[in-house]
Amino acid sequence: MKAITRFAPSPTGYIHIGNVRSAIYPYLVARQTDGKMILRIEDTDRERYVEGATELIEDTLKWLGLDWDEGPIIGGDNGPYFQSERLEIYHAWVKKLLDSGRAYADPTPAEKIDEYRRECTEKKIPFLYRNFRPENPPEWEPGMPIRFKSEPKEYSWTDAVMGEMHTGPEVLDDIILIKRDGYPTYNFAHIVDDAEMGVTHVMRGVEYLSSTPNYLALYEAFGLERPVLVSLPHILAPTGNKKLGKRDGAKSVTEYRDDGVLAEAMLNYLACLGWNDGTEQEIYTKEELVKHFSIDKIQTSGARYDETKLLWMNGQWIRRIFDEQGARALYDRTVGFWPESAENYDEEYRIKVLSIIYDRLKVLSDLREMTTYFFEDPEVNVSMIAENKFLKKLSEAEIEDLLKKTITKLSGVTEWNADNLQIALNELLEETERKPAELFSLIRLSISFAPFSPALNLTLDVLGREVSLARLNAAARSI
RNA sequence: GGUUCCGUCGUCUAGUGGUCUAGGACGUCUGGUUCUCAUCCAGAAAAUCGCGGGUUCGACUCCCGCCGGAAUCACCA
Repeated sequence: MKAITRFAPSPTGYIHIGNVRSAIYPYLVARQTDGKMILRIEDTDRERYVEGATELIEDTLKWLGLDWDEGPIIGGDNGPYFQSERLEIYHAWVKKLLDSGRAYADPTPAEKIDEYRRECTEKKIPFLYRNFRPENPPEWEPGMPIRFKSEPKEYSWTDAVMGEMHTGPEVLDDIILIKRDGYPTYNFAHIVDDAEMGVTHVMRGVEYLSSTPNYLALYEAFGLERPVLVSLPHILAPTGNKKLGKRDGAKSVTEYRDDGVLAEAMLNYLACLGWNDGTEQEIYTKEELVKHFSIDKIQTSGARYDETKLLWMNGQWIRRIFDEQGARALYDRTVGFWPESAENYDEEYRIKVLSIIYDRLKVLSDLREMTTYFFEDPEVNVSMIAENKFLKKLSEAEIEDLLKKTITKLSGVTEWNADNLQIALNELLEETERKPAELFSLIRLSISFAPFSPALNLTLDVLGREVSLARLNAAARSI
């Protein structure tokens, strides 16, 4: 069966970690069934509307590689895809309900409703608007909300994730269909849109689970077939038991992109948070996710967001891209993450640097701090040598002597490459009768003055003869 | 409060009555990879399967109760 799924966000801000999954899973289902993915913007709340939010959403989806078949930018046969442009459609649908007596215009002033609600709270009974339904509702006129006329009864349905569901009549109420301002509520608009757009799988957060009976009543009133209902458990904040939200500092998805998290890793991590195909596989490409994903393997309980694991996965992906697609492919992803001084060097050199440092990266922006000494001479910091745990027992004279011997030895390397450097380094070890920890630490520090760096011979090789020797000399002079 | 959902190592999870002395991954710790950091490799610690009853020859797996957590009860989505 070809699934037609949708992601229907409200343009109220950026997409964060806590809510992308409701875009990823529908996408996966659409692709694996050769169906369609629709992007629909639910902008019926004009007060919460945020300028530019739609672009932010599109940007996020594109970055993750979640392309849509119908929606903003590309259009489609079932548009428009902004709810604010579909007002006539909602009004036409609600008219059917008005005509059949399943909806009514509600003249009750807001203060009166508050009063009803207070009354119920005092009596400690559930507030159900249908108990206060106006007896002779007037003809509808603009400025008046329209409510559904509910018929309380029991409902049973199957949620593809949660399983068999059952509720009593007490959860059904006269929900608002059209607001006072003429815009539809989410509760009504999504039913209409899903029907018009042919959506087969409604995938959304569990918070909608308790409203489902009301949606079922609406499907029934319209004579609509129920779509497959899929409730997605929440992603929990790192601490506490609350769902992850902006208030908990949930970062936007694109913020991770700007920090140098790969889209592959992000998609992989998020897809596997609360979903597992039953095997022990951890790393999935988008294609593999499309192939292996299945709704019935989605977890029923909330999953805690763990940034550490995301970062681990990102490291895995960085290495995977380098190993499988080559240095150049990884390099293409690193644009914008290099230290400023890297601009003075050509790509070939930067790729060499990347090739020896990539397995140390957790995020691409680590490049900024980790590679500066490849692009500019480090400030000579004698105390780093003096305080090094292997070098502090050596006298200044010994250090100076070691440095001089190193300079002499390396100057004699005819063809400057990693292998020859390693040979020279090993010879130097024998000649000076020093431990690797002493000799190598000294050289490493002298050429980088960094807390850590790649293998010594590789670093020397990339730095080149001239720069390496110059730095060694500079260090020797400062002792 | 009503309604609904959820409950396996710190975290993400495998597990659908016996193969579970509960498996994998992240994290943590230890060791190895001629220096550092990381990768990689090897290993360790880590879950009385929320608790209590049943059903059964046998339950993490089925049933009931309890406890704990969450969601929802808007002219927000």
